[in-house]
Amino acid sequence: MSEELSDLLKIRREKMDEFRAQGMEPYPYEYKKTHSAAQALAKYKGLKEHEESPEEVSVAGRLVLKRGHGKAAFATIQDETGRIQIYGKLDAIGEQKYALYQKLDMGDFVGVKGKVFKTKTGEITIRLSSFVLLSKSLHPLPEKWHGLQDKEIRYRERYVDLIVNPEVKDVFVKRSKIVSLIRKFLEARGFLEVETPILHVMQGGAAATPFETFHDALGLPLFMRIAPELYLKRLLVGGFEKVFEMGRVFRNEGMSYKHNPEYTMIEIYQAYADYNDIMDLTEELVVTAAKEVLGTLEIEFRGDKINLAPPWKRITLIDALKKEGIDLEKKDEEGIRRIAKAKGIEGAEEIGVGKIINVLYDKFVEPNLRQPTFIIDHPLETSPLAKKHRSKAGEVERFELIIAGMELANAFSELNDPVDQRERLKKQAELKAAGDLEAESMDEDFLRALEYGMPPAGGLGIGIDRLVMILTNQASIRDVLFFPHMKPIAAAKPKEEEMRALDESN
RNA sequence: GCGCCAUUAGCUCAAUGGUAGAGCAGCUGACUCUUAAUCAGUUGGUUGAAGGUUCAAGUCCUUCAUGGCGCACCA
Repeated sequence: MSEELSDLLKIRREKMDEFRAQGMEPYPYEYKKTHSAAQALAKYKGLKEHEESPEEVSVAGRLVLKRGHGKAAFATIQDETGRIQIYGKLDAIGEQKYALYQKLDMGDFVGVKGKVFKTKTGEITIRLSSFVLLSKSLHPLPEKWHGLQDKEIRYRERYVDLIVNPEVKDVFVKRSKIVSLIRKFLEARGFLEVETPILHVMQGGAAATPFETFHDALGLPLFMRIAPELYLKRLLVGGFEKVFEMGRVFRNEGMSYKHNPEYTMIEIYQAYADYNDIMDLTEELVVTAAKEVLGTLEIEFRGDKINLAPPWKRITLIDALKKEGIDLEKKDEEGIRRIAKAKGIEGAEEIGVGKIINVLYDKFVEPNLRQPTFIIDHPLETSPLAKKHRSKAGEVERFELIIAGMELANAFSELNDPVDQRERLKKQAELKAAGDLEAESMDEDFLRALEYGMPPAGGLGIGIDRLVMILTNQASIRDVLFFPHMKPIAAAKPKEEEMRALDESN
């Protein structure tokens, strides 16, 4: 690493020693503050120019701007609620303290105490009577004008991104509100939040390649869950009627603007409901989230104007394909294969008809759906956990919610016929044996549970990250994850060695 | 996995194949109501890594690493 970095680091470490030598501990244990920055600003916003608050306030935060004027200096500190200006004067805090005040670096945490006044330019400001260092920062912050632009560093060192790019924090605050709101929404409707295993003995509940891990003491290979579905259904068997689980699932697949190897999904199950009921629930949930968090149903995402106002369009998968000029109605297997070939679907000879229909849909329908749309009634073959359609042969009662070309939710009338389920899983097991990494396992315990009897039920999964993307207009899933998955960098080593050398020299 | 692009000081960015620069940050000095404070001076670079072409490479070529975007796969 460069000499330069060493210099910047060295100077800050020397200052840390200097503070300590002057009797100001650089890492004290606590600080009693009376106000947040926002509270102090709100409380004293009515002050007239040069008027001063009767009492002192204590505020703590990170120093983010400095403006020195010789024997006085303005600075700006930032806490979770915002920024507030402070003003330190030589004759107010004394020569020794003022020398330390001048030595503060951008990024240092300080606790400041003093009366509040309004400057002649109208800014509410704390006039220091004293201050303490609360944490010495040893790394320089990015530039105050442009902040941190480098996407790689923003993702890898999110803590720095959060310090200097306030709009990033806003996205995550909104994410937290959306999650909280969904919980409240469901609890208000009598749903119970539950937790089921994340380490699974078997792969199931979705079509996806899992991460494998290993339990040493048991000598047991395990899978990180790809979905909580099969456990939540066991709870329906056990007598719970309305449950949901919000949590991380893991899929060992490619990464893109809408895929991260681990992501947050909510699954919701309601006994005695079918997929029509669940469609209503989904629509209401998303609309409520948008209204409460954004205050509007007109949103923009990746350049598209999207209107979330209900009711949303509901169209069958076959009709949606027809609208794109792909008419599969009354086509036999032969005819569908011919169309797939004409449309340039690769490997169409080796996959089943249901899968072909799905591929055609993924390729020609989903990317074109911008406005919220429920695509309903999927091929039975690719939906091994969904109930057969009550009136259409070869199809299941299933829907996917598409917004802005992204699948946001997936739901079905849940299959509760244990004989049918056993046959479907058997087919999955055959696919698995033939090398399909995404196929379901033959889960005997799950089948036994169904054999005890599961009430008719509707089930739903929503990708929380994607929902947050759409509601906050973030173009990439990485922008709604604090710490998106990144490859480790091998070149990090010399930096560590340098830090160690620095430690030893002290 | 494939294609395109990017990687230069702590940060943000420049540099027709011909002496690596600026702003901010840092350091020194001046300045007791500034706010992207200002003014003067100043430190800081193995140009992501390794090879190659050339009298000469930040710049051209090859390989690699990391990232971004698009495609593929997937939710």
